[in-house]
Amino acid sequence: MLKRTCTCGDLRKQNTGETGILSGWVNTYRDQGKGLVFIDLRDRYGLTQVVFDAEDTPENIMELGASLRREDVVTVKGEIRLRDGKPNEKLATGEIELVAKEIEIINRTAKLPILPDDHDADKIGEEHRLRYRYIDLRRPKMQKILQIRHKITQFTRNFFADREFLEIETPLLITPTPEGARDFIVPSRHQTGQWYALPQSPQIFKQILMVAGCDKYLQICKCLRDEDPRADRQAEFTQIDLEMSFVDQDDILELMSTFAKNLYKEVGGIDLGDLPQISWKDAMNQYGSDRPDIRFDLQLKDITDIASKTDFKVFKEACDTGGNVKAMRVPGGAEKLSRKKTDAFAEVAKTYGAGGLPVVKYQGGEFLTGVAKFVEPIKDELVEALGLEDGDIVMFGVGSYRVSCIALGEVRLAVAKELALIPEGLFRGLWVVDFPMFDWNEDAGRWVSEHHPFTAPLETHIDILETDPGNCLSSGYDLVINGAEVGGGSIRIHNPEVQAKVFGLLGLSAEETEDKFGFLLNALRFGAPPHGGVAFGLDRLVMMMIGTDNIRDVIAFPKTQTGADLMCEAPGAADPAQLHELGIIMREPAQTTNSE
RNA sequence: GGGGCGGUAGCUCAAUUGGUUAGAGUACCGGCCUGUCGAGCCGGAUGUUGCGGGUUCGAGUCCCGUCCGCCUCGCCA
Repeated sequence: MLKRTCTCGDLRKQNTGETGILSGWVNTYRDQGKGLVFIDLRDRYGLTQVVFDAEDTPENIMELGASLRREDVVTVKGEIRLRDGKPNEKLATGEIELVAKEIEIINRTAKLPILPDDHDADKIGEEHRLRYRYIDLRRPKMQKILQIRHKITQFTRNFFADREFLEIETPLLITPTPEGARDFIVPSRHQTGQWYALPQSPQIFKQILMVAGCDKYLQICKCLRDEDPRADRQAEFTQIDLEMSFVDQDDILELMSTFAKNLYKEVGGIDLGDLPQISWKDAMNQYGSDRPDIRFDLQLKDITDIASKTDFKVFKEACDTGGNVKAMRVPGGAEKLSRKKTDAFAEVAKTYGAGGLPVVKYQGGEFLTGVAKFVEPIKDELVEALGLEDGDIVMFGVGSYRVSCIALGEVRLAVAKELALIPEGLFRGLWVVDFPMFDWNEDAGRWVSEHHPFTAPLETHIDILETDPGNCLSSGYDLVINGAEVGGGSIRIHNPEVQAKVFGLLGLSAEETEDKFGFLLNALRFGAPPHGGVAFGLDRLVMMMIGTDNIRDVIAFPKTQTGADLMCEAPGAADPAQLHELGIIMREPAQTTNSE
């Protein structure tokens, strides 16, 4: 077999006269007639024009050259020369061409289901791209994404290795635990009827590595959560996971801020600027979100006190039931936002649990349209509180505390999009800190962790952990960039008694706690150092750097909404003998799903 | 579990109120063409309209069910 001497991205004018051997895929062919055929040969590194020219190419090679079609795989040996025609300025190799002297046709392609051409591949249905991922990934655009992803992991390893972090692998087959996302479970063959779980994250293991004296741990690891996917979420995803001993929250935020800023700068050429801190409470109050997008200025204000003075039924009901009324002033919105548009925003609010979206316009010193007559009595106070100016529109978020914030917060994002308030190419991030320890879950009738059960309460809040869990704040923190959570972590509980108390508050009995988390509590009893850490979502980082909203774009072999891998057709049926060996009996006969 | 959108040639799409033999571009096949580069020109082949049922003289089009894909609420400690 002919061995290539360079890649399709290498050759330049100064290589003229040399002999070169190139291997790759036929990107396109341009057959000019019997005596002249052009091939653009593609590999990961670029495109090089190969010419079959009757004056310089042997006759049998001419014939083979003319038979080439898109995506055939070939190796061509020839002479590098300047192009006879005009150079192609679109190509790095555009000044030269390889005159074919020898060719080895390694593989011809079957009829192609998709073409790996950036020009029109973006229009191809994603289903086809996923089914024939090996062709889709040949596209320069997809190769670039794989490369950026590699650069990020490479940067990460270097950054933390330089700072004494050890890369340590943790197991994939672990024990199922209550709390958190739904586990993927794996049957045990040796212990029939027992199950492994795939890790939602290496959380407990990395804490135990701290107890084991590893001091600084890093892993770029797969996490698996059997929950429904979204455009930016996949059951199987990758985290940059780390943990440190003898540190406090400031140490971690400082280190990770440096990491994030350097990463964006070096890999993406992006200036993140400063990463300020905001409390969870302020984030909710001002932005209606625990992951505020601060690239634009619209802010929410709590006007519950003022709203309670009206007779407006919607406001009154919220106020009387301990809920809240939030208001958002949209400068100039009176003209720009038609009834049709505000109705669309109302749908957004409803999606997030609000009953609707009361609006009022402020024009010529008067409240107009919408709920104008209801808020007329509090006009002066509203104008004052919101700093209303002529031509503004005000929108109200009404409901329980979280609903009033989140519904209006989502409207805030929709308004920003509608009015194009988000500057192109701008990156702004911040740390959200001081999360609540718990959130009361109505359905379950118990507290659930806002972060996870291993998150330590703020030192100053340890006193109220049990007496007032609803107001107890944790040492959890999230890094939010452009309104997306890119990472989060916390200082962990390193005291077994505190950890047991938290499990108790979460409604776990002492028995259950011992059964499910005994090994962690045990580890904490044997000299656990104070420790904390963070996990960054690798997929999200890549998404931001390349500017996509679709997580499947940044994963080589992603899954669909129903967790299928269309290429290898996972999940699939198991052999009955396998199931027997595992002691598994199907309740119903397996259904044939892929019945196209 | 709920809501929404979609599925027609290998691919991207079209097809009037239900009405003749379901079309176009591209890829593919054949022919022409010696400087192209999204090559060009001429010709050709290509369909279980996702699948199943129903209504109708007649269904790509209407109805029911189902499968697949996408977006989303719940969910994602």
